[in-house]
Amino acid sequence: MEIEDVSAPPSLGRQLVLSAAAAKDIAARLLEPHGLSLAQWAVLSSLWMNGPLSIKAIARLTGNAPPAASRIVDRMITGGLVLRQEDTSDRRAVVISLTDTGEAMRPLATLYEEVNAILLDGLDTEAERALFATLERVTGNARTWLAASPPDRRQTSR
Amino acid sequence: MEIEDVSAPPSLGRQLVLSAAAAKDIAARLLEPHGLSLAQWAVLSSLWMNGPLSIKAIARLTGNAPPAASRIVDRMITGGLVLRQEDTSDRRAVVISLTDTGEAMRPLATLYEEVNAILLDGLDTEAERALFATLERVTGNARTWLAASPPDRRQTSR
DNA sequence: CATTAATAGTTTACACGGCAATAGTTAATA
DNA sequence: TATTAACTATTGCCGTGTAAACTATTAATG
Repeated sequence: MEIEDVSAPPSLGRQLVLSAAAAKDIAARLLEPHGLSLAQWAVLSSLWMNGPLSIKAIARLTGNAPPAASRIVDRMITGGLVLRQEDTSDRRAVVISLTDTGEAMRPLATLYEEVNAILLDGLDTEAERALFATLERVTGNARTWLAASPPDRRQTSR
Repeated sequence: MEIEDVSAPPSLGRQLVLSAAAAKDIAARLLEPHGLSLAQWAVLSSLWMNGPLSIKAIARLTGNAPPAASRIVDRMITGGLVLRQEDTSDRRAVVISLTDTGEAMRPLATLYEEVNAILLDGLDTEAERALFATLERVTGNARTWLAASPPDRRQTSR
């Protein structure tokens, strides 16, 4: 997506969204030959690092809400990457585990290192460190503010 | 969306996606009382700053592909925010312009400044400057790499 | 122990992103 | 000028995200 900033505001949010989109594009490009989407890779990554997981755990680790995780897992079952089994100790829950096909893709677990290298090309160690630290600060600021300004539930008084 | 990094890789891409999501969440929270989505705000912002625009121009300014822009505009027409008219000089094109309702929301044009202030809280001027510069470098790196590694079109030979 | 509350997962409805294909119009060219 | 190419916008199909409603199960409480 080419974007010429003819008349758009100098917004940090915009810059963050552009940078994040660029990172996603790189990951998607690297995953394309393997027939994986980034969302699917994130689920596989969670399973590679943690073993079999519930939908709730997958949702938490991938940063999605449970409905999204549930559907992504659906497609991965269709694609033969994972299995869905009952949790014998809690019949509400399910256990998602890797198939041999999903396990065989484990070498892709270090994908993020390739993406890092591409994004950070030409930056010195100090700039890298500062970038991570500042991004964490920014994310923390956002979370603090969001927690202090709860969504308008249309019941200010009651 | 709460995310606990129990066992997830230290990925810049991940951190960028989290930061961008946090910025989007803040903007969405601020827009909620006005019944606007962030995508709709971006279209309005383009129109506030540039006057009536074609779909192609809106797509370029908001960073979307034309089909997405076209559908967002559809919803905004339904919502009474903008109008779609024929372009008399080029009958392929359309001209999207603000209704009075859309124009009346112009005070929201500086929304990004509020978001900036929240995200950058506690950061000194130098850290801010470094953040913007580094993010631009990162985005540039990504674009360079993407241009040099064209998508697999499944026709290496022919 | 019976009722109530909380939890796990899914389904539905919707917003929003991509690409591919299409119709209609304009520009380029043989 | 007739044909071909390029361009604008839209539609279709799909993947992904949210919130809300729902089912089934488990935990908490009277």
